[in-house]
Amino acid sequence: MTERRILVTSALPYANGHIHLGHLVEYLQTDIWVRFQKLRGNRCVYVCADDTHGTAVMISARKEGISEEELIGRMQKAHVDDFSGFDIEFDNYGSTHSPENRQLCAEFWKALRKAGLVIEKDVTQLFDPVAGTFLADRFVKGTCPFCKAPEQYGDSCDRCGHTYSPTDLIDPVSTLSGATPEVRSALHLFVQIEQLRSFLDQWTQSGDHLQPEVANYLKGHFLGEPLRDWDISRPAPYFGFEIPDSPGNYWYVWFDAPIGYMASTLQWCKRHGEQFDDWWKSDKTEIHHFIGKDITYFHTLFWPAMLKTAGYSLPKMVHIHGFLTVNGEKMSKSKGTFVRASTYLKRLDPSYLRYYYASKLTLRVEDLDMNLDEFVAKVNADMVGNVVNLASRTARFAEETGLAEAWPDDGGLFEQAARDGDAIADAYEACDYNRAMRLILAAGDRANQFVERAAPWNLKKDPSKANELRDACTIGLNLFRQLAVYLAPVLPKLARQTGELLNQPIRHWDESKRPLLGNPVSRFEHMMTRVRREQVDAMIDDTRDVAAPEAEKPAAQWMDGDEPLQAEPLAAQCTIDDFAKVDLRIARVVAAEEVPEAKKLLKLILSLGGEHRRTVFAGIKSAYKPEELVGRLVVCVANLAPRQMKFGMSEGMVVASGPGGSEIYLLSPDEGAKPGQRLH
RNA sequence: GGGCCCGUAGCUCAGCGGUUAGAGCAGGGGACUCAUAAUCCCUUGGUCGGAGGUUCGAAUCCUCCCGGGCCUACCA
Repeated sequence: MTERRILVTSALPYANGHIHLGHLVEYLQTDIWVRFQKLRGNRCVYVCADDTHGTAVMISARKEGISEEELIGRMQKAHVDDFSGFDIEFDNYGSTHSPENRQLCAEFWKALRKAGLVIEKDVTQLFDPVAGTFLADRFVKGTCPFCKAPEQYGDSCDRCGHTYSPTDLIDPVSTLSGATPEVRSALHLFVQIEQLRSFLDQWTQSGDHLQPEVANYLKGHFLGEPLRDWDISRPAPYFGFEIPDSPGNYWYVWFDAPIGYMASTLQWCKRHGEQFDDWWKSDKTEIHHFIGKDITYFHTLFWPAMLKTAGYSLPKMVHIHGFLTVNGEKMSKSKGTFVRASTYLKRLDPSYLRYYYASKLTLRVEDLDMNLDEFVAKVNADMVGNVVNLASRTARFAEETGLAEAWPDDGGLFEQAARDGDAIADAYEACDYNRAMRLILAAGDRANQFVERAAPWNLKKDPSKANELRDACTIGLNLFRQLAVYLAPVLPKLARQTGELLNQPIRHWDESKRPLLGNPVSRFEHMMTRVRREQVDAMIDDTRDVAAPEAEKPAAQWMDGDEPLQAEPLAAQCTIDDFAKVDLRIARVVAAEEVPEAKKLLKLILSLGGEHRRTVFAGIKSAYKPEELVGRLVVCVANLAPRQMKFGMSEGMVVASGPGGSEIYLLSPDEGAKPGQRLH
């Protein structure tokens, strides 16, 4: 096989937060692929970096009263420690805040200008006069101009779903300072990627650069209409690189982040005396990006457009994975499932997670569920019970004699497993690790059956069967070693231990093809201990503690976290008169029915007492069934302007709390309240 | 409303046009006792979401429907 030259990247983790189990899906998926390529004898370089720029980092640094550089330096160290704790091995780990990145950004910029893709437009945005900065949509909150729901972000209302501009918000407030923002306009620079549409059509829809569902997604969503101009500048103050020919403006973080892949490569080249262009401007190099589905659009439209314009190689493949869920739900801080990498490492062996993720990863873009019971069961059954047990039950019978000099008759077992290697390699290559693991475990089953039949523990009892005993162990240990080779990308530690056990390091995939003969066998030591459910529970408990540090003493006994408040900071102060404008009334639900065509809505008939009825459409379908509502009391905003909806006129709203989905909680009055009573 | 993905044994999934539909885990019975309560053998369990169609033949292809998820959308 001719040696391939492969450059691999994982998405750059943002410097504003710690690595958690969700991130690790990607870094482990990538690391396994890279280790596989290296084991196959390919030239493979794995680069990554911290993504450091943007408003969020700037704000965090301000809050802590330190410089951005200090903040990102500290975080980079934490990231690097977390990665190495999980045996994730980069050839270079850089930062987007590096001279190399600045230099490459300038080069890309020049190319975009030269290609006539850059235009200028005025953008009107809200500006925080106290913080002295323009406000991204999510840094502004206010009342929805359509439904009057308070506390809505600047881009859309999560109550009525309307989208709008932050400047349309009623009584907007900056979440940074609490100040009332001003409307200001500033010049922004845009890239007209529509000019590259024929190229993007062709690149995304042919050549197998993307998983089919991703190509379809792009075709249906973005490529189905004119591509919008991409706003790639931000006015000062902004933590990033100032645009050389546009003083006071900075490149938007998503401009310099992917270029960070190249900057990291450049650093690696400098250290190893390599030519940068051999990696980014050569047909002989395959570039593979691994990313999560949330950033598909940057990597499959903007990034190829930028590379094309600047004359660099396009990715051979963008591998996209789904998100991590835990026990079937989104990771949650309050449930303790938002586990940081460092918290995991305090309680559990990284090998467990490496294997577990590998066993769950397919080439699809679907979410990966980490079921904690399954995690324990799978690791114990597959790794300890099946694979490692093979060595454990044969090695100690071979310590004295070592391996036989000639390969005994094994009924074709070794040969079969050697042939399986091709299918396993294909599965790794395609990122179908689930398939690879199943094939490996099937080989493990066959090997265990062999040991069972050969029964070295019986042969041991009869001195005249010493040769048979040695042959049986030679076969058993070689079958085990094949598994260790196949698992080496996933479990580098196991490969290392196997090398020590049999006094022959595992360096190449093809070592699975030839049995090891005549080697001494070292004293057997446990290679992987069983996971206990208590360890997992302890990790979850640790996470809860981190997420909800003890608040004030009086409140501590209730264990309430402050996530909801964090998620939705307090609104600007208002007066009693402001409050009085809103007429809240007790109402009884006298009828409730589904609106079949609506995804979120239930149609409610509310009674305010007597003949006073209101029809209200409430976005609570995901949390309540009509029948459980009829008869109960709710709180209704009674003087809300009626609103024409697709399904009819809505004459008020019922109040509820919660983030949405199944977590919506209607308010009820205490016993004795009567419909029509006003809330004061 | 539009797009995409998924719906196969209690659970997690494989099979994606061709012998009586498979694996692991869980359940039941037995064996072994070398091994980290590991291993091995036997076994229970499925109208392959539903209905049509194409075909000599469909879990596998097509259409429609139902259910779940994700994305998208000015349906308080």
